[in-house]
Amino acid sequence: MSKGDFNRWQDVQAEVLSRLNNRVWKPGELIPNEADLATEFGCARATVNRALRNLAESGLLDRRRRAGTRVATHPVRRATLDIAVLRDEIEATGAAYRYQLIRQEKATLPADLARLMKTEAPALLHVEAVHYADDSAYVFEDRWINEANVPAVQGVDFSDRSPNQWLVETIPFTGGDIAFSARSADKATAAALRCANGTGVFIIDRRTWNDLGIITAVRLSFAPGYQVRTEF
Amino acid sequence: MSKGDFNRWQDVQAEVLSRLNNRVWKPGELIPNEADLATEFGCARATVNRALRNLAESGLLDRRRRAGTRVATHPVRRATLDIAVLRDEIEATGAAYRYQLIRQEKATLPADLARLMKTEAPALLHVEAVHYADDSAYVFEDRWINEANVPAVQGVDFSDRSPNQWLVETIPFTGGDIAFSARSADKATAAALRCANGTGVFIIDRRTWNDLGIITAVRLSFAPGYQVRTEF
DNA sequence: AAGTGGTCTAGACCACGTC
DNA sequence: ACGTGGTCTAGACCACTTT
Repeated sequence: MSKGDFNRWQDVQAEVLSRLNNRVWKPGELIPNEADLATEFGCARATVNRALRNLAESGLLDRRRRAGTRVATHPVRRATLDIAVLRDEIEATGAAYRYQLIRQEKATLPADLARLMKTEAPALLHVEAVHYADDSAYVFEDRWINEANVPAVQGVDFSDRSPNQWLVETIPFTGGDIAFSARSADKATAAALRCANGTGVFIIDRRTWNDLGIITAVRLSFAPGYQVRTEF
Repeated sequence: MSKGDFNRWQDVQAEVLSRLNNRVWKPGELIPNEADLATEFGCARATVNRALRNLAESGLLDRRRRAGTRVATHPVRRATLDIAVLRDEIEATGAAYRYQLIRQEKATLPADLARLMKTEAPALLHVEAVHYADDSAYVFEDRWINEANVPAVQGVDFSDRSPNQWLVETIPFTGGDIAFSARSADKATAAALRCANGTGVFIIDRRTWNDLGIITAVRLSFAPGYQVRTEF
């Protein structure tokens, strides 16, 4: 083996990254195939594969069978977010967690939620609650649960347990989606968060589903100052 | 090979996922080691490794050498976000992209940015600009560029090119961080976005660095209605 | 038809952290 | 000390897509 050999996939990744940064391989260009790179780097093709696959998952390379591997034209970086349970998130800051139910009722479907729940005339459970961190309001939770897909929810009382916690512990889910946005607090939200009417609040809209379909849709309105952070 | 063999890592992952959902392996529990699972599934250990590693990256498993693989106690789901260039993001919606510079000036360091830039008395370039989608304001950009680490920026005119685009095309970066939040629009932001004073606006604060240190810090204030979406 | 990445295998050695 | 996951290798076959 020559001096220049790379035996770990991290080394290969670092070398490739360096060539991308130094524009040795320019955006849109085809880079050599795995076999050739393996020869050049003095390692197995699987090692090159691991490195290139990793970079492709980060959004820096574009790989297609037969067409080869290209440098991504638009430098889209991919960041990962950790979606934690509220209780854990609050306790991780060192604050005490407290939960208070505002309202729990069977309800008819608000028109604007019909699309979200993707169902015609479902049996819905509507829950409003507030989560506190050290007695200051942290987030206002406005949740809809689809009883058709979660029959076990009937009769459950959410005075002591948050629906979030109950669902996570009880109902397996296969996927979901999340949307982040901002809104001016309406009267109910402002009251729950004890902030001025119209204050800009951070919103997380989240849907969760399993094989049967949508399980629940929730809007979380966070008290002013809340941030979601991540690195890339 | 028996009927129950799994020959693709996706099959192994699906089977493990099913056991997690059905609580065959409960949160906090140790699951069998890779070699045993490979025997059970009738495949190579590398195949099991690939499946388990993937699940660990999703946050469902916790793997440690010697200690083995455990089911994650807190069901933290991990979602990935695509961080695109503004121009691409706007044009992807079908709208025409337009950019307008408001202000470009050398500046002293505002106190609250001192921490962010992690530097004492840097030469800073301050740029304010608005990005439009079909002539409606999309985002207000408030950017600080560290001339110490980006000497090439001196003399560059950002009337026609956004600093974002120039930086991406010119200065390689190795990493960065992002924070999402919400604020009530101040006077300057409201004017730039042509919305009412105090409207809740979505904020992205972003820092970017390379080997030398921080390159740039930017606050993007998005017009009302903006959403960041992702699945998990 | 042919070339590329995607994946599997069987065996091996190693790094690490717990015991 | 030792068992676990982390990784590499060399070869093989396959899936896909472009030519």
